[in-house]
Amino acid sequence: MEQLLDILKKNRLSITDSRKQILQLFLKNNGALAHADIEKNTGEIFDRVTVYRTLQTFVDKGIIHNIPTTDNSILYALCKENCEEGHHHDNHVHFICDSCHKTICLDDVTVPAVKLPKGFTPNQAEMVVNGVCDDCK
Amino acid sequence: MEQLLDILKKNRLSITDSRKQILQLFLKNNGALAHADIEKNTGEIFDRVTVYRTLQTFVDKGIIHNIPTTDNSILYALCKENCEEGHHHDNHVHFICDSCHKTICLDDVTVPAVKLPKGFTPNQAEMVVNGVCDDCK
DNA sequence: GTATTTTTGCAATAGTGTTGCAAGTTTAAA
DNA sequence: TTTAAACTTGCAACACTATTGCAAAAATAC
Repeated sequence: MEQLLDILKKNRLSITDSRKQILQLFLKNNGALAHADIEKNTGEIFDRVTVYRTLQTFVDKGIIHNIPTTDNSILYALCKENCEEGHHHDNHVHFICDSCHKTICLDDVTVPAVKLPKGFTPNQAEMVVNGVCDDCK
Repeated sequence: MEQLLDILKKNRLSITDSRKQILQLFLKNNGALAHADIEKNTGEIFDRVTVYRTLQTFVDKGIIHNIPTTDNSILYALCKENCEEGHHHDNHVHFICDSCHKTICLDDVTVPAVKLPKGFTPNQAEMVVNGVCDDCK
């Protein structure tokens, strides 16, 4: 709860119920959350629109980041310390379990550098690995 | 045109106008195409639904694969030779240009292996790199 | 405690993807 | 080459997802 208020204050955001609850969802849950997950957990309390706007605010502030997926959905996960407003430093690998379908941030596994063809300048790299997670093995 | 019919025949698909035209779009275009791109190029000829179904058919057959994105859209790109029905072998890196927003398949750059934490078994890995492409440098 | 700023919920709207079915096209077989 | 069977398409309707404007409500600042 301390941590929660800290994050909101550090980012100069008003303390509101929706922000507290949605942020808490992320803090409790190590994995990534889809919009649908968040709505399922808060949908009866907050309006859908509020959920959208809250998530967008968090992304803008660098509190959460989104994870690319192959189906057309967006997954959100907490950023680590060094993200700041308008600039994400999200260079860890994401793991999607084929069995339980959870997405996990592998914070300790950094995205390796790759050698690009001549003329290409990299800026940021995302990596998503599929497979079987620790819980489902 | 030869190539086009070859691909369709090899996959035991009926030769229809929509399949020919949409497949040709991919053959002409080295990069990836969003659903919207495809509809823009064929939308006045074919129904939206036909485009959806054609793309789905191509994915099922292993003719195209989809590329994960951070916004909630799907990008499609041609598979290389070794894809087959129901099973994709898509292990090259994708590059999204921050300037022209095109997505390019870097067929020669393979996704590097990463060491996962204990208990995690990898199956497939996707990698998307952002930056400036050869044309925009 | 009050004024200002920000956030929320509602309603309306726009965009995206899916399904069933009849009509049309392609394929295969006579 | 003609015909029957199989498959594909377009339309309409629907379901789901996301966005916007605005008034009411809440949070912050004074």
